[in-house]
Amino acid sequence: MRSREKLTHAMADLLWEDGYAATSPKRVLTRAGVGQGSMYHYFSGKHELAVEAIRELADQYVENSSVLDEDAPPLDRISRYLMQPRPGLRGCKVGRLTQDPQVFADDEMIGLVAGAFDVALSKWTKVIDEAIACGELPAETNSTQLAMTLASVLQGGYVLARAYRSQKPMDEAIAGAISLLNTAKSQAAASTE
Amino acid sequence: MRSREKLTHAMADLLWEDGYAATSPKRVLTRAGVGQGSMYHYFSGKHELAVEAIRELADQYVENSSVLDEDAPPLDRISRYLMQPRPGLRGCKVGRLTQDPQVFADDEMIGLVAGAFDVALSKWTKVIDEAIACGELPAETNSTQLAMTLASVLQGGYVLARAYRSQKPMDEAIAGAISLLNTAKSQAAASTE
DNA sequence: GTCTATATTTCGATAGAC
DNA sequence: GTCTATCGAAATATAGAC
Repeated sequence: MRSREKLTHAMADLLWEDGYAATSPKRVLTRAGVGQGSMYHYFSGKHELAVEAIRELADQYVENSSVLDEDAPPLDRISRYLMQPRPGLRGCKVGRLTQDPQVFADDEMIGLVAGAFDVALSKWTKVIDEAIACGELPAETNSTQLAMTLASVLQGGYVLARAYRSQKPMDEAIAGAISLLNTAKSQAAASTE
Repeated sequence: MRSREKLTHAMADLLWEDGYAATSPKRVLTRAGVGQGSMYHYFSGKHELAVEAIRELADQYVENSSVLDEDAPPLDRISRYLMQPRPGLRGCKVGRLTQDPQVFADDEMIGLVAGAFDVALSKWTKVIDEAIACGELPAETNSTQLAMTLASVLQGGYVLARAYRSQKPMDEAIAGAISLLNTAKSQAAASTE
């Protein structure tokens, strides 16, 4: 691996774990296993390196949402995506960054985060619209709102998991959301009879 | 106001805004308008001051959940609590702290956060159980799970609001959750007919 | 390209005057 | 109790050798 890549990977890791403020250039260098000169050769400083690292995290996040595009009944895809294994205690690679004060204050960095959510939310909206079209969800369903709700359950699940230092609250939150969706499903089925 | 209080208020403010790592004792002193000696007179250092400040934030959070205890139909209380005005861009006073690496790593600080959520979640569970008892929600509803789900929608709403630097995604997420609850309500009504 | 040495500033804490 | 002066360590960045 090239020094440049080692640096962005190390920075991405540390951003996810420790946040921007607590991640010093020195720690990045140590973890990457390169000298100080390499970093200032490729990047103008901590900020530029962080931007590159966030780009990497955002790309990974988008890749993970591909389940929503698969070829299966819409509600199945939704459940499957909701139930994907998630590291509740570490937090969402992208969502965590929104709560990082330095990231939030920086137009470029928060822009990358918003861009990642944009991609995922448009997939959510699409699959919900498909569920409505094939009668798996009530016709009155507002797909934009429901997409936000489901994305929020995941993001909020991470918050509760970290508060309790346990995966369980997050799993329960997700199970509760799936129950609500199933209730909506039977409602939709009843109204088409 | 006493110096001690000025210090804890300033620290609470800065913790909420900028997080633990980025909040230096000097900034706290400046904002509180006291000298350096005062801080080390009352507190052993930054950590002890932060613990005291988090205690303050946790108390404020718990106070805000009192709507759930009021005297009104359970689902009304739930909707009202969900629709309470919230500063999406600033984030939740308590939830934000779970994503702060230094807070998360500290037993005492994260314990205070978990304690605040405990109080709120038990209120959520109670009001949901009451809704089930009076037929406003289906009998099969798992109140623990639904409590986690609703708390997650709020916490996740803050995440989306900050990602987009807009209150709107949070409001939509909450509206979507209320729609799901209303669907469940009509389901419950139908099954008792 | 990659390294080490070093400069400058800020951090967190202590000392000691009043 | 509250203040200012100051310390030692770490953060961020630059200089310059190889």
